[in-house]
Amino acid sequence: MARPRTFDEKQVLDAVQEQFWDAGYAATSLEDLMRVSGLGKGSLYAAFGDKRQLFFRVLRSYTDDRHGQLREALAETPRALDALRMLIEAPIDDPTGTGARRGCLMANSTCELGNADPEVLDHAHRSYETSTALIGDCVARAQREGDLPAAADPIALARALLAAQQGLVFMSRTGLDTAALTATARSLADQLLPDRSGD
Amino acid sequence: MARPRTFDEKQVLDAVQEQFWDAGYAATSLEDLMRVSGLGKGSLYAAFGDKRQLFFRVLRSYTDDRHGQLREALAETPRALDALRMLIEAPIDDPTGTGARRGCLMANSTCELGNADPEVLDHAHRSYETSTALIGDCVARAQREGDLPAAADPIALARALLAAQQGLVFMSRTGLDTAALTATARSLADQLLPDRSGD
DNA sequence: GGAGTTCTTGACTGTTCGGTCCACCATAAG
DNA sequence: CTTATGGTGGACCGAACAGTCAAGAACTCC
Repeated sequence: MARPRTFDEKQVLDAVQEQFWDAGYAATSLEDLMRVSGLGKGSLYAAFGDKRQLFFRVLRSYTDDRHGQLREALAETPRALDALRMLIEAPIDDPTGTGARRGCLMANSTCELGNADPEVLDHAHRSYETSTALIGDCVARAQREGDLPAAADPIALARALLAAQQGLVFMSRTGLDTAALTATARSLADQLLPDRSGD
Repeated sequence: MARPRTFDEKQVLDAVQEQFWDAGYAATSLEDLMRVSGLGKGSLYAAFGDKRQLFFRVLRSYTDDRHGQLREALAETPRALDALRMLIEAPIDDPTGTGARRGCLMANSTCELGNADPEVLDHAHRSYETSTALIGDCVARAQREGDLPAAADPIALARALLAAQQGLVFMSRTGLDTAALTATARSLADQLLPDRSGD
């Protein structure tokens, strides 16, 4: 019927996400977006709307992906407590530290735009509530499995774990060396979650 | 000898800091800076250099102030453990949550500019190392006072506390309600620091 | 009061920004 | 082949940007 698109939407969104992630929203110009996507201005606008709409689309797909990964990781791990430890100790598995060094796109966006843009704040809030619920479910499972004291409130512990994880990612952003980061992650995991070394 | 300045440098820096804190670096225009400071462009440039220099000046004074406050709080509290709890539970004393809602200027700046500007990252790194050292001293004092196990590494615990505190401030930024924030802070403090209720 | 010095103000500049628009192109259906 | 449909890419626009500069104002010293 008509001329087909010459680009793959997902590839473009991925490239744009990398750009926003590296440079932030304000520091990313339309020229940057054209460069990383290989598209002209007209195509970008026709396909994704203006810069802000494109940004939100990327942000939504990012949080959806992360929640999916989190859901999967929490569900697949045989013992729930291990999944929770993994959540905190994730930086340990990344010896170069490059993964966490640029932080979390959602967190970066919240810091950059949160005060000025209520919609970003709202999205962040809902995103973290979703994460809290996912982690809370996992905490409840760990309680059923006898690895965590049954008396504790799963949501409260989930929030504490999420705060600790965000704090760690942030420390990594500032350039904390991998050894110190690993030690800090272990320290937090040991204190927030019971030791399993005796098992 | 010459015409005296009609503005107070400290007042101007305070106003400019508020602006950068609220809107971030990129979203603050020179016009904004002129408005909040009451100065013309020429005066701003003559007194503080360009936008970037002014920003760094504000950032440095912010971290200096914060380190001073931290040093004071940690030194003045009779029992070191109480100072450490205060560090984590600070959001509880701010019932409206407005204080933490806009986060920490240093953290916001790191998130916004960290990937693109090594100088910001470097400043953030040094700033958090200073905080870690201050908190570490306080942990050591708490150990001498018998409130914390002497075996633990003070710096490791200091980093864990700092990460937890940054995580809490960040959760507050996303709009977490005060009750949940308070509960999370209590939960973290209880797990990272021993309970003193039996004293 | 005059000279010298610093501060203040706002007009000005060149650049870059996000966004629009349109002429052209590639495809599929008839 | 013709025509309709949607995609493409770059020229173009007004606005906003950071930064410069010169003319005048306020002050001290002589």
